[in-house]
Amino acid sequence: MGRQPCCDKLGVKKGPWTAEEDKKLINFILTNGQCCWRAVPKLAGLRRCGKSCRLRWTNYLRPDLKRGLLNEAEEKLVIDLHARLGNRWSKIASKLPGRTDNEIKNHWNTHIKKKLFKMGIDPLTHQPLHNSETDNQNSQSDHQTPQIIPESENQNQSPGPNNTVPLISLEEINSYSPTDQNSSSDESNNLPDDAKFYENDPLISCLFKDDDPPDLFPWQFQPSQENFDSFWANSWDENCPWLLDCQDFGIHDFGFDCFNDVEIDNVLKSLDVGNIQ
DNA sequence: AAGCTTGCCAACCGCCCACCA
DNA sequence: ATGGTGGGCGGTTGGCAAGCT
Repeated sequence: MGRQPCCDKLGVKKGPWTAEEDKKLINFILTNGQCCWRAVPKLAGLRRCGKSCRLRWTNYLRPDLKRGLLNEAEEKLVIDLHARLGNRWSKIASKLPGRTDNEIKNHWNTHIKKKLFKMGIDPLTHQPLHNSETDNQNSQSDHQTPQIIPESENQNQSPGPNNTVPLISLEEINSYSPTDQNSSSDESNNLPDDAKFYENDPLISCLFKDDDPPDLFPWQFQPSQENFDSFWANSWDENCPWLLDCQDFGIHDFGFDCFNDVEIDNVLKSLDVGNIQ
């Protein structure tokens, strides 16, 4: 039996969201929080599918989203993570605060892919294009040259002398030593197999442990006043008096956790909403 | 100026998985 | 154990804008 559609197709609007719809959705989320997306359209007075509401919120309306193109550091990180994780965009996005999986996926397809091609790197394998072609022709060969294979294509394969060697970053491609994976620690024994596999890599291991990224990350998400101002300014032509409604409930419940009190105060001041709490 | 092509990205679609009764 | 449901994910599409001829 097929799965039921997430909503009644009849009478459900599709296509670009209007400012009015955005306003309704944000107002609802800020008032009620994120709950039962299927019920959201009805309760918010929207003729939209619940799924559509969720996507609109997570990909566009969330106040903690960054705007604009990925910067160089973010791009580099995406490439590095993609080399290890493959097309697991949500996992990649989870390590880039303020970025969505959709945004990263789009950026990958429109910008990074081309860049890598120009650099002579196969975006699928992260190997030099020439080598990739050769590998495709000789896929049965059991060479032991370090390969960068998206993890999604490498699932259920445990590392070992008779198997594929671990995924590595572009930077590490020349210095990789398969023997590195043999070391272990007490902590690593509690990790899933995949995590143990990557235990020597602080970046990848933090993904498995759901930790915050280590300090080696070049970026630290500190939303600037400018970014946050532009979010509100670009979302609607006018200031948003309805935002006042949100002062009566926990602002930290609605995705503002990344801002400290001073920053929130600054934002509200910039919106001429001075007397908040 | 008009028509065509290309690039970008918001939004949709369908599948998958976790959770719950 | 099973089936229904909600939410998440990745792939794809469609519309718009900019650039080109």
